[in-house]
Parts: sequence; structure tokens; C-alpha cells
Amino acid sequence: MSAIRLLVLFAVRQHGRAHGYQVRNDLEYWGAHEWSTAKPGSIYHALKQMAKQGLLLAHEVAPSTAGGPPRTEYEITDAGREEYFRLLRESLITYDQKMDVLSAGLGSIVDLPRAEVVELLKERVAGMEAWRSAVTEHYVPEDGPAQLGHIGEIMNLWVHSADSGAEWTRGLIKRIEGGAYTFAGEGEPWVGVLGEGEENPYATGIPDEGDTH
Amino acid sequence: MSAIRLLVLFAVRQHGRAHGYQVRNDLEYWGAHEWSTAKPGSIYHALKQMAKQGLLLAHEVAPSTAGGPPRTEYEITDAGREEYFRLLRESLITYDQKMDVLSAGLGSIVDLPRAEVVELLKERVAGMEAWRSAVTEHYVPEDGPAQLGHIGEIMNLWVHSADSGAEWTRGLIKRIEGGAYTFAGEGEPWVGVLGEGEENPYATGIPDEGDTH
DNA sequence: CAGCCGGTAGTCAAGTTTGATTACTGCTAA
DNA sequence: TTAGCAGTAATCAAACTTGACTACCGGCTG
Repeated sequence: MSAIRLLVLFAVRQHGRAHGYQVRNDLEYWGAHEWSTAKPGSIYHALKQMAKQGLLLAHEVAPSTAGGPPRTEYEITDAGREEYFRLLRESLITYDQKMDVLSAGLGSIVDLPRAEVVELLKERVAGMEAWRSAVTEHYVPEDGPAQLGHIGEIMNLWVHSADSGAEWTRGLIKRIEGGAYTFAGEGEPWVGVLGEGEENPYATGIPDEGDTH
Repeated sequence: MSAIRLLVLFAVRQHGRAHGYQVRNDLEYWGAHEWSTAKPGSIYHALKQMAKQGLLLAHEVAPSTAGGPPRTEYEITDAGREEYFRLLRESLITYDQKMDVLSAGLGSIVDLPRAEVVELLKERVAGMEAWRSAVTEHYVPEDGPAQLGHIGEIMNLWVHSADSGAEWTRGLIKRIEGGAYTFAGEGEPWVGVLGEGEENPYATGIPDEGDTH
């Protein structure tokens, strides 16, 4: 599972109707181009692909008012809405190391009811714990981890990062159970996209200093 | 940077001369198919690509002794050796979240001298610390992180995972400075590939239970 | 001894990602 | 007034990834 579909569905759904550049801007507003594959090519590709699959409805629209080639507006369909929630739930349970998917799910998290989110996150933690013991039991030789040599450090890295991920998840659960944020069915929904003509305060994202990416 | 090239170069270099299936087996021995894109298609693709780019030398060889189509053997060139060390160093400094690249580098780490490894890892930590303060300064609004709403949790996740990554790296530095493992120029090099006809004890990798990947 | 199963070795089509490039507009400085 | 620049919007080729598939050999089984 890649994060791009969830991100794009989120943006289109929030707008009701959106063209590619709008989606692109929203995702930049989220900083998604920093931590996911949400770059122009991928976004336009995902829109077309999902339109072909019936998750989005494409409307050919007159040339834009602001220069550039004619643009296509997209609307989410019922199938798309269903897929959106499927991906969102999956992103919260899946305990592998891909931060982009989890980040995307995190951004959409308030579209689910609070109780369900807590349940999904607990499933996530349980999965990580099971994975941890499976890995350590399977890979650690009987005569101690030192026998693996430096290769053991790879496993060490995985386990460390799983542990740290589980710890973070537990913290999030606590915050949510403690009443943080506003979830589905709890009044005024939060708006996570830029309005027409609104400026993006984070446009350039994280300042690039000697970029290692 | 993807991990596949580093992994493939490593395997070919260790063998002196290797065909695709051999590389594939070595990487499975490492468990690399679990945590990277080291799957058949990618491996054969990488071999061909790198041969085209002069990093590997391809030898057409008679049909294999053990059935199956004729196979191609590859040998690393000087350019390939150079690229191998370049990628290896890069994988150790780069502080973004991609675990596969770091894992691949970790596997090859003993091909560098101990002192250089320590230096590279310190650079890694420094980079993470700089990144952390850049992100927090840039993204946290003046009126407190609470203003971001649940979106702040994305940043929280990044920062948490950067901190945990830095902590892990510091631990590794300590172990290496403390004399762990055998590095380049310190005698008997460690052998990380399967010999001819040797069996892979980890063939199936991590047991898949209710796979979430 | 025919059939088929498991291991060896690699190919392929379909989909995704990347980074560069195109194409158009309005503004503005010389 | 016109050349150029910044911004808007999208496309494209090339590279990469995925998962399924082909093809071939040898041994075992009924």
C-alpha cells in the first residue's frame, strides 16, 4: 500500500470537486511532498488511474482562468468514498515500517469515530508486539545474538524501530482517549485543505540544508 | 537512493562472479526480500541496468547444470567497485527515514575501516539533530503546537522517529568504538554470502502470520 | 514408465515513481 | 512594447517495482 491514493482521495473528498493542481497544493500544505511520493507526476497519475477505476469522476473543464493548459476536475464517487475509508483503516492497523502510509492515515484520522480509532491503534500495537517476538525468536541463534556478527545489527535496527513505533502509538492512544482532537460525529469538523486562493504558509516545506534525501 | 543497487553490488562483489539466481539467494539469506525491494524482477532489472552502465560486466554462459534457462554471470568492474563504496558511505550518512537503505548499508559496513564508519555515523547523528531543530522551528506555530490540531501528530511522529533513530545510531557508534565486529584491514574478513550448494537457514524469512504488508 | 512435484533460472506485462519539460498567462522593467 | 520572468497546470519518457508466469531438469510415486 502506498500513501498516494489515500492522500489524493482525502483532498478530493474535502473539496467536493478538485483539479490536479489543487490536490497538489493541499498535499504540499501538509508537507506530503517531503515524506511521501506526492509529487506532480504521481498525483496526476493517481487521479487518472482512480478515475479509470471508478473511484473518481472526471469532468473535462474549460481552460483555467489562471494560465496553463485546460484542467480536469475530479469528484469522488461512492466507490471512492468506500476505498478511502478502507485505506484509512488499513493505514492505521498496518504495523510495518512505512512512515508515509501512517502519516497519511494520521492526517485523515478524524474522519473516523474516536472509539474506532482507539481500537485500530490498539490492533496496531498488538501486531507490532507479535511481530517483535516472531522476529526475535526466529532469527536469534541459540548461542546468543553475537553469533550473527554485524548482521545482527540489522535485526537490532528493526526491533528498535518497532519498539519505538509501539511506544509512540501508545502515546497517541493515550492522548486520544484523553479527549484530544475532534473526531467524526463530534461537531465542527476540522478543515484540512486550502480554500480557493488561500495561501500556503508552509509552501517550501522544511528548509533544505545540505539535503540528504 | 534505493537499496537494491547496493545490495546487488555487494553480492556480486563477494562472489567475484555471480548469476542472478545466486544474488537472489544471497539477498534472501539476508532477509532482504522482507525489508527492501529485493524481489526477482528488481534484482534482474538492477543487474541488467548496471551492466548497461558499466558497473558490471555480463558474461553469457552455457545453460545451467541444474535445469532452467541459460544464465548470465556478472562480474564487478572498477566503476562498480567505486559506486559500491559511494553508495555504502551515502547509506550511512543519509538520515531520512528509509530503513531499507540503512539496513543495506549496515550489511556492508565492515567493508569500510572502523574509524571511517564511526565518522560517518557521527555525521548521521549530526544531520538528524539539525533536521530536528529545523523542523520544529519551522513548523511549530508561535501559539503552541496545539494549534495544529491532529495534523501536529504527523510532525510528532517524524520527530519521535528521528529521535529514536539518533538514539539507536549513538548506541551503534558506542558498540563499534568499543571494539565490536571486524572491519576492513583488521584480519579475516567476514563472509556474507552462501557458498556453492550451501543451504539458506532463513529461507522463508519471518513467518507470515496475518501479514500486514 | 507416465505423471507430477519441487527446485533452478529468468522473463514479462502492468503499474508506479521520478525528474524534466512543455505550454500558457499576466505582469513588469527597460 | 516587448522580452523576459514568475506562476499555473499538466504531460512525458525513463526508470523502477510487482507478482505472476514460463521453461527446464531430476527424482519420486503409483
